[in-house]
Amino acid sequence: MQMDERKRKILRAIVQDYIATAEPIGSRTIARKFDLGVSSATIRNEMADLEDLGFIEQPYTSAGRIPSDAGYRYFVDCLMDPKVLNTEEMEFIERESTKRIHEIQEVITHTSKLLSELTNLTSLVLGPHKAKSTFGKLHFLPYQPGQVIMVIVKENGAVENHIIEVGENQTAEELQQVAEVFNQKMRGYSLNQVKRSMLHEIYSELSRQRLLIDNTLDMLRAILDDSEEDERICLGGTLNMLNQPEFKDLGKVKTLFKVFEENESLKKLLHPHQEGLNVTIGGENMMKEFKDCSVISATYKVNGLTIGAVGVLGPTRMDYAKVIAIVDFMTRSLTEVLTKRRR
Amino acid sequence: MQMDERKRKILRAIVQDYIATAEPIGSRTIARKFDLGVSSATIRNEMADLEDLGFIEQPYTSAGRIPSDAGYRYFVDCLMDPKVLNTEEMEFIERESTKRIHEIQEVITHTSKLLSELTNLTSLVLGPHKAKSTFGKLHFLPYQPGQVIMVIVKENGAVENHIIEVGENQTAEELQQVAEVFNQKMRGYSLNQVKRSMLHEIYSELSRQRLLIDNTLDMLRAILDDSEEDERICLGGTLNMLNQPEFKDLGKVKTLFKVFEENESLKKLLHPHQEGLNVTIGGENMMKEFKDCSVISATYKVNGLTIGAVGVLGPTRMDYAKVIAIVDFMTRSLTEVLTKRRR
DNA sequence: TGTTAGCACTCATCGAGAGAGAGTGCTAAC
DNA sequence: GTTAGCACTCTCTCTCGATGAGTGCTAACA
Repeated sequence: MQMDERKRKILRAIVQDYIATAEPIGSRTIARKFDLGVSSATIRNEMADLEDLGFIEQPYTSAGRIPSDAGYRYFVDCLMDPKVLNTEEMEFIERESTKRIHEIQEVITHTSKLLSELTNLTSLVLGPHKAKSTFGKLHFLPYQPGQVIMVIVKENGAVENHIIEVGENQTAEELQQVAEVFNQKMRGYSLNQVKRSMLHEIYSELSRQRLLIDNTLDMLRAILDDSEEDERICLGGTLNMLNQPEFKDLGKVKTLFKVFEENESLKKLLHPHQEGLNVTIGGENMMKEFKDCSVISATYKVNGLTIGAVGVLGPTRMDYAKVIAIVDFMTRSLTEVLTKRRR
Repeated sequence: MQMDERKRKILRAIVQDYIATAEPIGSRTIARKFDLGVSSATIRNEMADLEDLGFIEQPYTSAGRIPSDAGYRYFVDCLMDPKVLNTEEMEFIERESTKRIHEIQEVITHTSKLLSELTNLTSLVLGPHKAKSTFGKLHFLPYQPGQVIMVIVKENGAVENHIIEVGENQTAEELQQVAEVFNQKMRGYSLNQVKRSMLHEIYSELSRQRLLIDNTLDMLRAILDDSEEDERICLGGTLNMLNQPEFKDLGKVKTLFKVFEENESLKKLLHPHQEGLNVTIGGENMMKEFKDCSVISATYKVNGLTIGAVGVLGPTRMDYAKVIAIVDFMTRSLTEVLTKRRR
């Protein structure tokens, strides 16, 4: 059996109606609502075919039909009219995106909020992974007796500061000297790239500063290691899920929110390593908790380098055209903003 | 009508049973479960009295009774056997508390997690308020052409860094000079205390550095203003609420989580300005969303100064004795850890 | 051969009604 | 003052039938 034009029209009608109403739809209703020029009986026959093809299914005998995962997939790939945001919407997003761009964390949170508000779904934003960040420059600043502020500039431009312990009698000159050696030897390296020989050199050049070096290295290690763990997903609009009729069951809500809470696993949903826009429908998802959900995700870049991803999570029954348009435009806008910012 | 010993016993039985089962309890059940030496009929009479006194109520005619807010209050104030944690529990908390004490934020999050796990309820932790932090010291560090890193040490010891724009041709000496003036004039002041005259002085001493000063002041303002907003409540175990039978209604869950999301208002629940331990029962709470909830909160100190608060939020029907013991011990332990840490 | 009307059948949902169960309040006896 | 007994109330649960949306099949039609 093959898909013909009429089957496609009917499938599109079913998907669109179900997305809008969340109710199973029957042949008579289709005939009434959509002007296909054929009777309900004909539609009925076609629907039986569509069910055989696996594109629609019945929740129970003699209920209407709803799209299956495969049906949504076919819809997204072949039937959907791709939506383009109107200028008003685009301007709104651009205006909002450029609002708070000082702190990278702010950009993340704000993007997340924006996404969830625009889609009425749950947004996921994965911040730039710092994993690849390498050592740039190191400064020491006086703090308190026996303690100094260590300011680390990474090569990607991020700046962090931490307080470390030093000997009470450490002079400013000595600190300066240590910083300089680090800056000379380590620029451009990540900590795990630092070779034994290099450490050896540092130690031998600064034989008397063993304590300071050890503390510094400890802290550097913590900072550059943290990065991986720090790659946290920012969630927005989790409450929107509660408004979806598919989550009027408390049990589902519970499992859903449990996954939200330990958000490490959510990264998997975003395909951060698969460049461009991605649509994952229902069971295509690896996590069984989300077998009734779809994810629209896309990666964003800074200076041509893919560094993070954003996504929208919603019930399988979501307005794919709209959400895809939003996520797509959002990542473009984000890429632009971040690239401009860092120059 | 007066409370006598028998009435007290019966009220205690009602509260304890309801806390354990979440079911209204009737006179016969009390007679059976608790050995009060009187028949159900007698208990029935006493219960009628207790209802007149406002300590218990009926959800509907001929259901069992449940404690009213006043009933819980009387229970907490007069009837409850105060619980003391056993050494095992105390040791567990102390061990956990001293685990992660490097970053203040870590302490907060960890405390919150610990509290919610111990109580199976929702925890609220209010971090040390930075509101009173005043300007301590300022450093400039080279970053990129036209940009410098500004490191601000506040008087409470917190260190922050930000990147600001400067003229391309700004020399290190000039920056140094500006920093010195700021450090001389502003140490110990919060930004809103900075008087016009002081600004005037700064400007006149550094007449040629107007752009740099403006940018610096802008950033300082942002940082010291942020502090108030930054005083965010850390929530833990929000999901535990879903396990409470009183929240099996999705509507309630929705309003509850909505409040959780914009967590600004939650501060009110904690009474951070009222030193010591606090029990707020049901309608005693100012927020109508929490009229069926109770909050056990307590403040913690550093070096004898009250700087934050922790609390546990749960349904009115909670195990007050246990939760009070935990919150109390937790704040003591937190106070100890933080005081030790700062020395 | 594809389309349509008609009809019997299925199944969820809703509301009414009956029965069970828990608990009360009142009365009268102890 | 305490207790036993009893009528009464109210919720909860289960069942049952009616309703209605929708299907699949068959036979007639173009």
